[in-house]
Amino acid sequence: MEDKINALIEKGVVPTTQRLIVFQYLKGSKTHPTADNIYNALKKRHPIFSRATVYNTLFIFKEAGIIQELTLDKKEVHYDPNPVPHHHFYCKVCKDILNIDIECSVAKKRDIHGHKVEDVQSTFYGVCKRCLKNEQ
Amino acid sequence: MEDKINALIEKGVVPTTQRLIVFQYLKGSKTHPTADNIYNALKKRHPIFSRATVYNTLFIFKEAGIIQELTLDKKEVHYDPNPVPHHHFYCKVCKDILNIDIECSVAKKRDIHGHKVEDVQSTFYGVCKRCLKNEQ
DNA sequence: CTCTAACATTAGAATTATTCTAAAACAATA
DNA sequence: TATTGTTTTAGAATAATTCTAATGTTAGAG
Repeated sequence: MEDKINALIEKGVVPTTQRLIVFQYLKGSKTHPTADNIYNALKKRHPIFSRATVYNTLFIFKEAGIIQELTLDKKEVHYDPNPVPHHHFYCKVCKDILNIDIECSVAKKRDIHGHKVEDVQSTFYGVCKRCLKNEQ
Repeated sequence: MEDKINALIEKGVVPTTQRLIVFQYLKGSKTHPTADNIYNALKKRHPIFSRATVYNTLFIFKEAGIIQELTLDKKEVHYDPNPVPHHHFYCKVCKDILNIDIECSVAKKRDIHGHKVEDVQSTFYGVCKRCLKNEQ
């Protein structure tokens, strides 16, 4: 727990109880949850937990560079516990979001035609391997 | 007008009056309008025009490959009159969406780690050239 | 330790982009 | 012209997110 508190402090985030719970949940997650996913998961264990706090916390974490916001789904925002930009694959069938590890020099640029790049999002949309197999 | 009608027919879209109006608006646009932008622009000239029709039409056009849906803004969906995937730059300051013409082999892939790719969206977020200049 | 000011959390209301609904209008064809 | 399927419409419904104002918590100064 001590290490989590320090992780938040190092990023300039006041380590409140709620923020630590959200932080722990995110870092233990291998998926790309939505605010609602997080709210519902935490609500079970901690009945007094507000939606607004989840949204506020995610905003704070994103600003601090602790997590990454993914706007690849037009319905809702997803969050990636890994703040380092990387490619994603969004399956239209099962709605799963997969991390794609691929070398890409374009995505590393910090300057494009004179515009200052701060973030990058690269998403492939289609049908994932597993759903392709099930379709047959 | 005849050529626009044919363009829709060729893509398998029934060329109704409303669809032609939306098509004309989009193809004459150099920006990346939202459904609401389109609705408001058309409403002025054609008072009897429903929001639902704009949404339906954009959906039909997207499915037909006439336009491209951009989910790069968490607030609302933008539409690109150009259906060919290309990179975009989203300015956090002026909220402008710019087309980025850059060679990228990764974005051309139709198969990633066994997943079937149908669409790609690559977006850079930051501050555009113009806003950088104004900031000084 | 205690006070205080700044900050964080809460429940629920408000907002707003998008989708749904059911009726009316229209198009195409026989 | 009648029929059938498709499209459009206005407005209601939905749902993700943000706002609000009251309450609770934190951390640093004294």
